[in-house]
Amino acid sequence: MKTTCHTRENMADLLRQRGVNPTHQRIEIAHVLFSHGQHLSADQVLNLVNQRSPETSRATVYNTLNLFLEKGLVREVIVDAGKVFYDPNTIPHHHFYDVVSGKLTDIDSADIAITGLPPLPDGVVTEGVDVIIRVRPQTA
Amino acid sequence: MKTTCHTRENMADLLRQRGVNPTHQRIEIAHVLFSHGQHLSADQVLNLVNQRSPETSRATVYNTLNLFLEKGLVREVIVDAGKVFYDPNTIPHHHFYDVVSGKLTDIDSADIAITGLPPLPDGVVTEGVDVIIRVRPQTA
DNA sequence: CCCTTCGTTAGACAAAGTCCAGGGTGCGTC
DNA sequence: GACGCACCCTGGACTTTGTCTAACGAAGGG
Repeated sequence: MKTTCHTRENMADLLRQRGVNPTHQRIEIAHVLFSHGQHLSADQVLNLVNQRSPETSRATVYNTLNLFLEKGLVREVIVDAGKVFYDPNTIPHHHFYDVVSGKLTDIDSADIAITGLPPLPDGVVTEGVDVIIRVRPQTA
Repeated sequence: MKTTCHTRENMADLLRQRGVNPTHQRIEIAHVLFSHGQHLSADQVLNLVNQRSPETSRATVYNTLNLFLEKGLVREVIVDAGKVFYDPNTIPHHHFYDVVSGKLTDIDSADIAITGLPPLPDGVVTEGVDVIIRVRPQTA
């Protein structure tokens, strides 16, 4: 991810690179995700996309987010029951999750090492490692 | 957890130890959780409890599971959107999660060390660390 | 015996997400 | 230009998971 400027044109290119037909709605959704650079829920994406006039349906938002997921454009971060966030940062990294405020913060995984893991069960391959550190305000 | 035999009497004692009034339904739910010794969803608990005759309501299952959670009798494991499992093993440990079959396997955390973590953000304390290793069958 | 507290229940409700049938739109072919 | 086809979007119905509420019953204390 080298593009610091997330114009709609760049978004279209990005989608094409990943074999996604860059339709108007998909570009808008990608734009919302990447220009915020933050962890958004499907609902937030839906609202943000529809803040500008042209209504995008809920079904399309879900379809598109799943498509992006499949194509490796975004990552899913699951922190709480019924709380899924979509993370435009696809570089492996982990998260702090404030259980009170619901705020999610990235942890760069470059320096992190997990040692002592047992071997994988037979016949499976790793798909990903999620580390979530649940925190809460000290005084609460 | 020393009791290897999860009789209903032991369950009642266990509940009392944690300050939970051991009602019939709560004992049944605890029995299901601990005798299976496995990760169960709320729905599975509901079904298993009602396999025997006396019907227990959905509300009670949810109430009870949340109560157990609060009292530290069980742990919540969140692996997928809308998939919450209740784990009777409250010793800190981590999980393999087979994204295809949905099977959850414990990883003893005794040998595991995570190094290189950045310091916690200001004014927060750790509530827990979840490590989930997502795996999938090799041949898929 | 009344009153209060606690636990349970059924059903209504809410949130998140999926499914489906219908209707564009664009494109290649004739 | 007309047709057929593939793809995409849409609204609405539906499903799943979980919570809320009002009513009821049992236990205990005065």
